[in-house]
Amino acid sequence: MIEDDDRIRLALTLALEDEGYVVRSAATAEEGLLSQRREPADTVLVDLMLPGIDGFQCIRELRRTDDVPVVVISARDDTHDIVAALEAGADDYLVKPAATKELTARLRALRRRARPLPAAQPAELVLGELEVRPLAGEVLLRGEQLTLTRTEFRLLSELAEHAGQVLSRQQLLQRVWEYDFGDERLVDVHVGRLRQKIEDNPGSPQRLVTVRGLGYKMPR
Amino acid sequence: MIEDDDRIRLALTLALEDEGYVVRSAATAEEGLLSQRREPADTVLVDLMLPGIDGFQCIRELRRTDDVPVVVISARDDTHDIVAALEAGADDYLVKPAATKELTARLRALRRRARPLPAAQPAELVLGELEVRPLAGEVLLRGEQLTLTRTEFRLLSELAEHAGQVLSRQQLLQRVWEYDFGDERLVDVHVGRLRQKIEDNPGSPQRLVTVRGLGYKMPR
DNA sequence: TGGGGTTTGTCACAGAACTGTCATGCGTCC
DNA sequence: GGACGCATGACAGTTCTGTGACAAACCCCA
Repeated sequence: MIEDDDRIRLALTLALEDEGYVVRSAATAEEGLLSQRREPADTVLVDLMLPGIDGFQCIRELRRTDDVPVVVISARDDTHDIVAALEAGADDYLVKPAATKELTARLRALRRRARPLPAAQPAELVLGELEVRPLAGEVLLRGEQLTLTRTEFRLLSELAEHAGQVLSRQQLLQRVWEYDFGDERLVDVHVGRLRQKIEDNPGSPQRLVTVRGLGYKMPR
Repeated sequence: MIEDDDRIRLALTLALEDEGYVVRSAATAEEGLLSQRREPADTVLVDLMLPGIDGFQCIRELRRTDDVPVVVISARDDTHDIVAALEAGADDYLVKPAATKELTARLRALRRRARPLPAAQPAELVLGELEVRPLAGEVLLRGEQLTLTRTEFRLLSELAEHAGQVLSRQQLLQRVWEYDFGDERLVDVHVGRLRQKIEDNPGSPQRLVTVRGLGYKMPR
């Protein structure tokens, strides 16, 4: 739980512990993010109005590396806030004061959907002369570090993670851009840019190949 | 959407269609369940107070066979109802009148969590010297990769998946081309092209044989 | 707060690849 | 022999891809 108001934190903690939950709490986003990185909880509750990094930012930060279910608990019931929080990556949004019963019911509902542990992302993916380190955020080609933009990096990670498997432009749009629809040309363009950086001869790609009519893949 | 109030159904439908959703609606749980069974939607909205089978029961019924995300939209904001709906298997609960923006944001959040359809696709089909890998989008003949077009690939996959079984031109048109009618010669042409690639001697096909009067098959 | 450089997404376009149709020809079956 | 089913080469229209240009959004720094 990330919540700066001591009284609310205490009250919620007690209520949840009563229900059998084990709660760990932090008063700031920084503290919470650190804690989650060190010892991942299986659900995160977060307030929106926090000192320093606010709740929205906190969620986005969390989402960059973590697929943990996130529930916002906020005093504000403004539609705009709700939408923004959900867009930032939250899974649910409750308005304070929230009934404990409702909170725990929503937590249970969410946990039903939670993906069975994201198969511990490997620290390093090696594809021939190319090494991708998702956690470190770096890519090495023949041991030399490449400078990729964030989009390129995510695209590469996604493809590398499914090496040997064709990913359609739609799948890539969804996983890399989180678009549910959109212009597939966008993928082409970024693939093109990525090739400039990871291919020895971008004209005839070896590492990131087109599977005509289906999508792209990196040969295993 | 399962909602008995005509006006609300219409209003919600319009609002959602405005956002790009395709909406199908039913006025009763029975109707809705049937519709979902016949042609599964990827998300279900359901009201709680319905004539006949009520919303709770409807959700439980749905859940027996379907993992589709379910969002309750109800006029009652009683904690007890919320908890009961979530326990019944709902994923989210909104109180009417709900802001369209919030609804769509919650739908998006939910869809992020929705499990991808259990793609019961075999990773590899082996037919003698021929290997078909649907996921990788590749076909190997004696270990060597072939370059097939998408149509050829789909045609081969379909035939390989039903190896030993004759598929009529009509069946192939339906499954590969998704045509419900059409010139059967089309199949011949593509079979011919495919043979050029997978047969050692396309003149007397061994792997993809004609069954005169019936169709084509790949011997098991 | 205001540049200046990056990164992103959109568009238009050209070349390559693919598709569906047709006409022709061959073999088979009755 | 004729009817029929099938194979195949040619071809024109369509689709798919890669790319350069460009503007909007973003980021960093003074």
